[in-house]
Amino acid sequence: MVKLRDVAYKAGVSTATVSRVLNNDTSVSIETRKKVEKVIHSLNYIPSRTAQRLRHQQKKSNIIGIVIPDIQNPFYIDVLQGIEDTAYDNEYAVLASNFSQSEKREKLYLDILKSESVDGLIAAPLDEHDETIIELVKRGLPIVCVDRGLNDIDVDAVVVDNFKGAYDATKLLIDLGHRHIGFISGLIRIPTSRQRLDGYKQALQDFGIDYDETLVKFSDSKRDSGQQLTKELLQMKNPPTALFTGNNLLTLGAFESIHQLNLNIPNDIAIVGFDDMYWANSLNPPLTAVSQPGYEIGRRAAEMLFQRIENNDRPTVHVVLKTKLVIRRSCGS
Amino acid sequence: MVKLRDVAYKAGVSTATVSRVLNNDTSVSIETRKKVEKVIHSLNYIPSRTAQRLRHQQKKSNIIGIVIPDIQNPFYIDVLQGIEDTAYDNEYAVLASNFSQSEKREKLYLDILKSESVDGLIAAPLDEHDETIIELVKRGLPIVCVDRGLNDIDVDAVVVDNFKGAYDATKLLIDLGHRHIGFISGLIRIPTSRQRLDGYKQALQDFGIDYDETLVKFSDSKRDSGQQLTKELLQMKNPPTALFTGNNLLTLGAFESIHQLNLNIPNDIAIVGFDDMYWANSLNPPLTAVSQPGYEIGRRAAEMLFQRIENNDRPTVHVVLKTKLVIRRSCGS
DNA sequence: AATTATAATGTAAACATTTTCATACAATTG
DNA sequence: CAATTGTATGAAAATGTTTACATTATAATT
Repeated sequence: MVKLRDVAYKAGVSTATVSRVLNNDTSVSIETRKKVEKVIHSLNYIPSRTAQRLRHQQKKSNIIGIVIPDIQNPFYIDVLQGIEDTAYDNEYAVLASNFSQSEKREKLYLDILKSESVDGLIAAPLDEHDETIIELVKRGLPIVCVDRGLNDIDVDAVVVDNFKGAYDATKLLIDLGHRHIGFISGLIRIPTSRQRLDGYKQALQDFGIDYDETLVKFSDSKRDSGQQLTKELLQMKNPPTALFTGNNLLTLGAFESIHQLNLNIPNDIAIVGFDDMYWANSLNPPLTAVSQPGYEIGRRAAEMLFQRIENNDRPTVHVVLKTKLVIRRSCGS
Repeated sequence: MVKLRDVAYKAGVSTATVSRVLNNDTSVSIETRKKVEKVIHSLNYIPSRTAQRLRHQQKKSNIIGIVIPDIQNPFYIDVLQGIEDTAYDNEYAVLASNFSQSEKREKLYLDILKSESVDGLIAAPLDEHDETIIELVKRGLPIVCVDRGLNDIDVDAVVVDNFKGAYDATKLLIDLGHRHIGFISGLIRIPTSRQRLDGYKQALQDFGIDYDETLVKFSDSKRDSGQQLTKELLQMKNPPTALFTGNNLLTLGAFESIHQLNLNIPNDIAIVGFDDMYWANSLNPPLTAVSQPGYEIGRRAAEMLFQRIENNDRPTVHVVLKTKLVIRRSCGS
């Protein structure tokens, strides 16, 4: 690695002068400046940001870290895109990491992120008690939570009204005449999964339908289990006439399963899924879905993070965004 | 800011000892360790990452940078997942950045990555002459190209046989009796787009079909233009009976368009798309696609990068992986 | 008792910059 | 001509760690 000293040596000046050239200090003669710049170029020299940061210690790195549960999930892609666009507008780069819902992987990443001196972090905590993230908040690292908040500590968060979203979806199916509605839940450890389950239950209750626990399946939020559990539901002696899936991967798994069994959506089984996708229209049939504003979540979170980086003392903010029920053919209209 | 020296002073030991406690060095007596830990706690001391990094300059940062054209494209997600899993196995973290096919954004990211001492880089160059990346290769940064290589310099690359993939797809449609086959190309600046176009042309020629340039549309690789251009093709006086789309976003756009026009796939128009997607089975109808091994591309690229980080002098390697034609209903079988 | 090995700690030099202060020289002033 | 001012540069200190090497104290061996 070529360093400032090398440049100074080759240019026959002191390190101070090179530094002055780099920082556009006025008190360098034009000839010296030109000479130094030439050497900088010829050696392909790039200043070390680490050393710069150490020297005057509060120079920003202009990097923010993102810790995302699952990059295969289009919803998080939207969030990421929102963050990324906003970051770009603010001259930040994004250190994104996908920890595939794995606690160990999350730890590794956060360890590395810690030592990378990111200016801030946008994270979806594993659950409301995620210790690794709580520790980082305590240390004073600017953090904004997305999708899920933290219980034991005051922290910025951008979330969605999952309860309402699930309630609306279930109510739609009830309004369409269904009384036997299956639900495939995501990882129950995750707060959003619980809120969606609660919304489902509440809707049933409000319309006088008894909660039937055989109709509710708990998954690891992944597509394969969506497929498996849908199959199990459909092969019951008294299968549900409608299905509400807890996230988009589960929805895709359910579609797969239903097509394999040669059943018709919505005639044999109606479907509403949590999470819309931009190609939902091209599915067979087009999917009725609870749409989360993923891009908006990302954008808001990034904005809040940049504010907090500027001023870490401002009071914490919780933003709750609304979901929207997008009705297409899979629910039978 | 309380620093290591403060801790040392208050605990009555040297800075070296404090550092040893911090880094779990064995050669510290239990009493000293306890004493120091107590002081660390009482002072709420946090080591400066910047200083640590400066000190460790010559060590690896255990971060690799990824520069990806488009995070909305499921193919790149697969590549990224392959990279990420492999990186995790090798205790690396991934600094991913999506530059949305924008040259300016690519520059910003590479600037930041350069000065942030990543150990290596996996990049999909903008085109074969991508200067920013060539410069980095020249500087000696370990780099592996994915999806597209570089012309003017010797560099590791993992690519796919795009020509063969496109040829196979076109041949399939010809074998099914089509003579009037439309093609929507991705950004023609990108080498893969040109190779796919060439494969398409070659197949036509081999089967004695004249190349009709009105049937070929050039796009910016995005979904919206897939939709727009499909519409244009279908509204010709003599529209194609089959369509070959140059990437998955274009395919989804085409589906959207065809459904809007209330046409039937494959009866009104047969479709084969470049790029498979894991939910291709749930599309209406299930998509016939040229499947690229995205995950494998990522895995191989990461492995090659780690090798190169270990030994930057090994000869460069070009890996060309095969595509696979996955036949489903959209081509009419 | 003298030597040697072992364990615990300390000293000081790196790491790559920026910046304060000092210096050398030229130009201006009284 | 001496004194002052201004301009361009350099020497060296400082930023907060880690670590190679040196030192001391203690235990084990001869």
